[in-house]
Amino acid sequence: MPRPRSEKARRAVLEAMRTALAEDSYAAVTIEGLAAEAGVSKQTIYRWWPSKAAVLGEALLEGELPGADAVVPMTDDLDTDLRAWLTAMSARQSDGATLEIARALIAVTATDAELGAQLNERLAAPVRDWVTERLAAAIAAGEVRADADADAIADQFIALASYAALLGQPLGEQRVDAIVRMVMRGIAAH
Amino acid sequence: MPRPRSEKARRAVLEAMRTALAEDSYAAVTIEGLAAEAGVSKQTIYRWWPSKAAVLGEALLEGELPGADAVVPMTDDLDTDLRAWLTAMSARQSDGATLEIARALIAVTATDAELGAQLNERLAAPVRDWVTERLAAAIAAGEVRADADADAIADQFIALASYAALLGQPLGEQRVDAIVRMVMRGIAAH
Amino acid sequence: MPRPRSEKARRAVLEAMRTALAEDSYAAVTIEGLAAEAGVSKQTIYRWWPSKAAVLGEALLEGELPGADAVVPMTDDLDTDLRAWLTAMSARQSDGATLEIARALIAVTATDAELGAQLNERLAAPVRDWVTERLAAAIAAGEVRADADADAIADQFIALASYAALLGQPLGEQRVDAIVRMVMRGIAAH
Amino acid sequence: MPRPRSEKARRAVLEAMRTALAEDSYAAVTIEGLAAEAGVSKQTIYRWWPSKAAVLGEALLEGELPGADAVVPMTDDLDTDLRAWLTAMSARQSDGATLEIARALIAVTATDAELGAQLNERLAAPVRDWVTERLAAAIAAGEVRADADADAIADQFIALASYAALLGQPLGEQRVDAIVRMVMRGIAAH
DNA sequence: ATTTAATCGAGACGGTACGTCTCGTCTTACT
DNA sequence: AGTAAGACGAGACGTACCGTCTCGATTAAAT
Repeated sequence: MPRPRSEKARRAVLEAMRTALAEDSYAAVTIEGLAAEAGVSKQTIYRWWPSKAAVLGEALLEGELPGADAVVPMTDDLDTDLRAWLTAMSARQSDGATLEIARALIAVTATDAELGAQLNERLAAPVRDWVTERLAAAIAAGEVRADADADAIADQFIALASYAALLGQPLGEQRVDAIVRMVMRGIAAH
Repeated sequence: MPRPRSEKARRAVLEAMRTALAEDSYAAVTIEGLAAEAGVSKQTIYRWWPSKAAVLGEALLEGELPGADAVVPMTDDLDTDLRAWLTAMSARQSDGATLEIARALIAVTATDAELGAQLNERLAAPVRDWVTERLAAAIAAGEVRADADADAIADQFIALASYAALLGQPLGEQRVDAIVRMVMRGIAAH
Repeated sequence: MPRPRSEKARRAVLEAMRTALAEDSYAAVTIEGLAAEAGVSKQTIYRWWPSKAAVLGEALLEGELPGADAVVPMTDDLDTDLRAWLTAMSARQSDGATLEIARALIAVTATDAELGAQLNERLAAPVRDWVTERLAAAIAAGEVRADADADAIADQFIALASYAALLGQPLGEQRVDAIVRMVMRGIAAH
Repeated sequence: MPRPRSEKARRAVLEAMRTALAEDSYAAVTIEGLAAEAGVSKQTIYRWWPSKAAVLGEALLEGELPGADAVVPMTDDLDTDLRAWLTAMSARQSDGATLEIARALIAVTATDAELGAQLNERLAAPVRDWVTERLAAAIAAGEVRADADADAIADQFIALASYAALLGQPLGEQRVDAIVRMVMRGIAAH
């Protein structure tokens, strides 16, 4: 019988978080600011989210995580695919708003390890899956040694992307080249 | 002619920052808390540092950066050395206080990009130099291809260490193995 | 629709101001001290009063102004009444707390002319009214000249009381005698 | 052999106090501000004066007290002289700087009763003397009753002037008329 | 159609920390 | 010894948000 939770308010809060991050650092975002921007009372935020970090978390999961859906279409060339993934990540981080979201993700993880680990897992999982699948195909094709460690490669790529976002310095083309070349040689069959 | 800056107060503040980080997250550290802990007035902190981040920065540069001096002694086996570096980093991050300092470094970088970039550069430079030197020897010995990119390897290692610290999950032995093996194969001569 | 202003908090602040003045000079009273004494947050004070002076003003208007209600009952002898007023004022100022409140009123007026003028007007008005009424009766009775200036007398008395409070030296009996005798002669009919 | 106190510094500080009062309220004047304005170190002020109030006190005694030297030349008409004194006081208080000095005197008295009493006594004494002398002449001339109380009159005038300065509202001509007329009648012989 | 109960906006509340200001003391080099 | 300069410990200033707490108004399902 009670009035159900307002979907409009929920969306407005998440949207306000994204808007705020596009203009300011995560640290500069305040619950009061979000409430005002969303046209919502503070209590409504506190009723549904335990912390600013939680709002960010939901906003990220709802919107696009800055990497999760960067999983690029597979071709039949592993080298091309890996290069494409790193390049796509790098390109995304050239966009101010996306970069700020990525840095917010890092900030929240540095503050709230628990939630951070959870969000990072959500981010990492599809990348790991994608690399695993891609690698299996390459192994089957005899291009890659059977003991290549897909998780190690995926985590390494995510770490590189995360560190680049942290510094605000996207990976350059040459660096991408160097990394991919090294990895490809490192896992090449024979 | 005025009274010179108190070295004692300066050291007390930096020490208070390190102490505070050993007990709490960077976000939980307050200027007022530092002042009280250091037995110093707030104004003395604000007189010499523009922000909490700056205090952390100086405390890090003064104390041990969580990686800079982790540069391990060189043997004549590159594989051993790289493995040793990653293992040493991983071990350090198992210590609560050091881990918290590393996470604080990340938090401050995510907040104050400028200072963060500067601190990270200080951290990265010796690692890059060390890898470069080590790699040159290996190339001279004909063990490694001449076009191996030392900076790419160094940054990749730093990114891995940083990401591990961010998540609070030190690299496992198997992961270190997988990474080093892949890198060694990736740059091996032949 | 929000929660209404807390009357309890308001009263506690005003009471804290009176308490503080009973123990210290107005200059020694601090907003933080009031907040602590009243068990109220600083922000609650700043939300409702623009300055320490304003709190004092409301505390005075709420409590007894150090003179306003000293208006003594009228007898049918003007000389007796005027003497009674001055004596009553003098007596009040022998009480430490009341004297300190009167001096606080002076201090705030010397600092914030606007508010001071307003408070002093509130203090003076009833005295002027009382003197005017009393004088009219005496004039009607033919005891006092028709052109006697009630406001001049009232202001003169208030000035005397204020100056005595400022110096912290209550008027002596002889001085009261001298003043009243001079005034009575100055306005006597014939 | 010790270096003697710098007369130049002393004068600069007192002058800075007067300058500051011409522009701001007494409460807004700070020791640091005086030191900067006077081109003197804070320590020099603290070495020679125990408080801001003391600096004001000396500045007042050194410069013109806002009343002390307002003692006007005597004519042979008491009414004229009393009226001239009140009018002169009123005129002085129309000057912003002088008014502010008078209010500072009040502020300091309200804060530091001891010093205030001392300063006020210095102010009152010459006025009392002047009134006493003037009254004696008038009594000798048979114009005024022998029991007229010179001190009461002097204090009453000072109180009026002080209260007018406090409120920042100089006495009007009519008020001066009314007061003087009442006093003259109150002490007239016969 | 009314009742009922959780939601919503608004914003007051007790707190904590901010970064600034001035206090009165001190330490230094200079005169 | 006196001075200009200014660092120091102390602590109040007025502001910004925190997370909690009323308020009265709204709104849907269960009477």
